[in-house]
Amino acid sequence: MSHVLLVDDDPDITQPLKRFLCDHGLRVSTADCGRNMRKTLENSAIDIILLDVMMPGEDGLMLCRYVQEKYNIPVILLTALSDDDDKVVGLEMGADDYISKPFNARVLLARLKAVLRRCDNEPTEPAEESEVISISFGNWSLDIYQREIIDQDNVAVALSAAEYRLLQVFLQRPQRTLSRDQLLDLTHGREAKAYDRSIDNLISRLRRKVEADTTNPKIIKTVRGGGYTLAIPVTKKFKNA
Amino acid sequence: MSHVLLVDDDPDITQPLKRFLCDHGLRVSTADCGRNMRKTLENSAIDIILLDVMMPGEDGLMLCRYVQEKYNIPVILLTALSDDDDKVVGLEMGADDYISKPFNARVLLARLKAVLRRCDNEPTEPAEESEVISISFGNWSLDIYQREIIDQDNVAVALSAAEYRLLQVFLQRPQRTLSRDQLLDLTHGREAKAYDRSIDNLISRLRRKVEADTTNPKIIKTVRGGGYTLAIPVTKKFKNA
DNA sequence: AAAATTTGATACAGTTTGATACAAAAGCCA
DNA sequence: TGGCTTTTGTATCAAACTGTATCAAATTTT
Repeated sequence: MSHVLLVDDDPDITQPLKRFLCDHGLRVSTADCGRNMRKTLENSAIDIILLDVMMPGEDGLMLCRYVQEKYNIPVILLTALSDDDDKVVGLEMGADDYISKPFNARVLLARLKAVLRRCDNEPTEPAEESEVISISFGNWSLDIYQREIIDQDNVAVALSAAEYRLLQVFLQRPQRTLSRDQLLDLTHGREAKAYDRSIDNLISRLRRKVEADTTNPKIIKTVRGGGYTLAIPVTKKFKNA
Repeated sequence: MSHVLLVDDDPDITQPLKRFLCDHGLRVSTADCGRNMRKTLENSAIDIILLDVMMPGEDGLMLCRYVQEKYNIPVILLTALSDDDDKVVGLEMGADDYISKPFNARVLLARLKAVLRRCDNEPTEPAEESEVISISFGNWSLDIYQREIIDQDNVAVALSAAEYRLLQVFLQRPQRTLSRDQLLDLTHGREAKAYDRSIDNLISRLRRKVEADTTNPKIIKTVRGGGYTLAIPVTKKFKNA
């Protein structure tokens, strides 16, 4: 049974969340400020920390770094919605994951368990990017270290940075139609200008590498007026499962 | 433009709120009870639901769970002030956020947009156990991955995006007459203009691909003055079953 | 710094879709 | 039944959308 430390000043968050996590078999402590967090860390064997980065009078990211350096306990950050800056800095500061508020409790629980499992299995390794080892789709598999795709004959095809990001976005959302706006946001983190065709171009280039017949795509389908969809199933292999 | 469904029995809440949300560029429908909520979900393309958990004679949390399981549409709960129990149970039931009454409309709008955006971009969880793979009707089966239909000789016929959406709508509502208005909303999420014949055109095009004899349709029947009906039974195949 | 590569903008051709028009079919009523 | 009205089917065309070649700007590599 893992011991979770919930750090947030807002009882409207901590109270129901504590109850929820307890109901799902976790031991939960709470702290409403950095000082109490340190106190609890001194006095209890904490396995994982859920840390709100936005607390009045506190610098959540510094707390995160402090935990990382002094205790090496995994941290999941609770960030304001899609504050990409916080996320990036947070990960650099050693956070293991982040979740945007408002969050779905089930998702939170799933991620929490994922982080715990990962850290249990690898107590001394530096934080991995994720627990996924390899991702396959159709006749391809994605090599996340080399950032290239490999076909059934072990022939590798290199992807450009943008192509790789686009493919990643699709692989994490198979079978879902993604609008050009979403794709632009997810791959480049920017908004579309008027008559922005860069996603179309990128799709065209990725198809040239991935599709057997670009005039009749089987992997990335166009949804006219909607965007694009990854049209085949994706299988992921995990480190220990 | 997102389509919001507001579920609350109290017009003193729904009326001004509807107005407010419309003024901010959202399309809003209302339902004053669970029954009408279900009806609207059947007949409209809803993007998000605002659900009052405290309606006389209703169990808001059960409605929340129902939506979650059947449609997987995001739900924001409107709860009595700081009713933590409801919040916890609500999150377990799959709600994506909750707001305490009385609420500030701007706050509500901000959270609503936050949830919409998050749900749009959240990566999907690894594949579910029993997912629908293919849907059969008559001599056809629909390949939802490739977005095409396949006849008994395994010959595939490609569908355009609009044709695919229309067919999907029918397959999810077999044996039911759907008005042109409903079809337009469900396929394109928009209202009909005067003398709008686009659904008739779309039906005509879909029939050309699906019917053996378009002068005597067996699959999509016309209901004069009423709309159209998928006139044959539908069977679904699952991944593991 | 030069060369090579990647990426975005633009242009143009090929498709899909919606609007319109008109013919055919169905309903209505004496 | 035979006209008259309403509704539906679909051909046709215009507008909107997409694929991609081409080139220039930006970026990376050498």
